[in-house]
Amino acid sequence: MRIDVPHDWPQDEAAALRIQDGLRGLVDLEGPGPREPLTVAGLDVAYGPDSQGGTVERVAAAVVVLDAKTLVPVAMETAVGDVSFPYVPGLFAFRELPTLIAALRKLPVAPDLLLCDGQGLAHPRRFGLACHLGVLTGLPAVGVAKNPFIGTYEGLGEERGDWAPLVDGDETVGRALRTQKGVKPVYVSTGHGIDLDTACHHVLATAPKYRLPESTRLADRLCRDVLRAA
DNA sequence: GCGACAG
DNA sequence: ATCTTGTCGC
Repeated sequence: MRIDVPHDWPQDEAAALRIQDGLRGLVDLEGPGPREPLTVAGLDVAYGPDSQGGTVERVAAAVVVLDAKTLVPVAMETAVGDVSFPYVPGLFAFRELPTLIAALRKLPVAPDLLLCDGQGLAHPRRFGLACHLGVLTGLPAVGVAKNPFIGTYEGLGEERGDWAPLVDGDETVGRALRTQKGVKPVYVSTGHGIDLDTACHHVLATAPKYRLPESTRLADRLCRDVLRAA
């Protein structure tokens, strides 16, 4: 698929904040997004030991595309690179996006939906990784985080499918969604071009057996393997 | 001011 | 994220 990494990639926090400021208005919150996507892609990144005096980290990204109906892999690509941007809560995307996009652009066909490893709107400035990737690719994107970042919730049931709104101030920024009975929930938030209901529907559909979507699990294994071989 | 803080 | 063995449970 055709997509490029902006060549004005920030090198410091101030620049990164300006980028988020300029891009956050481009997020499509309308949706409803794809009701019956043909394909769903999972994206993840793995980090290796530092190099060059601890200034640069080795990183491998993977994207795994599944047939949305059968959850069978139909395509997958990887990319390796170096990360120089430091880990700063809220600016997380600036570390992973370049390599993730490098892997994504190798796909012959664009997926119908992107399931990202991280937050979407559940972000202090409402522009987490999933929003950022969605805006840059123009594809529907959902944030599926393993841990909450901002927002609180209460009264979450123990059954698969139970959920509770993630609230920050007076806004609902996402949902804590239980994908498996008695297992810690995942935190779902809209990334781009899809609404929360539809997003949670697809997350649940892609996670029939484990806590995380099958696409994410496969991407996780793949990028780790690639990093080891790199 | 202090602590918390996606991956 | 990553550093890391065994171990309890289905």
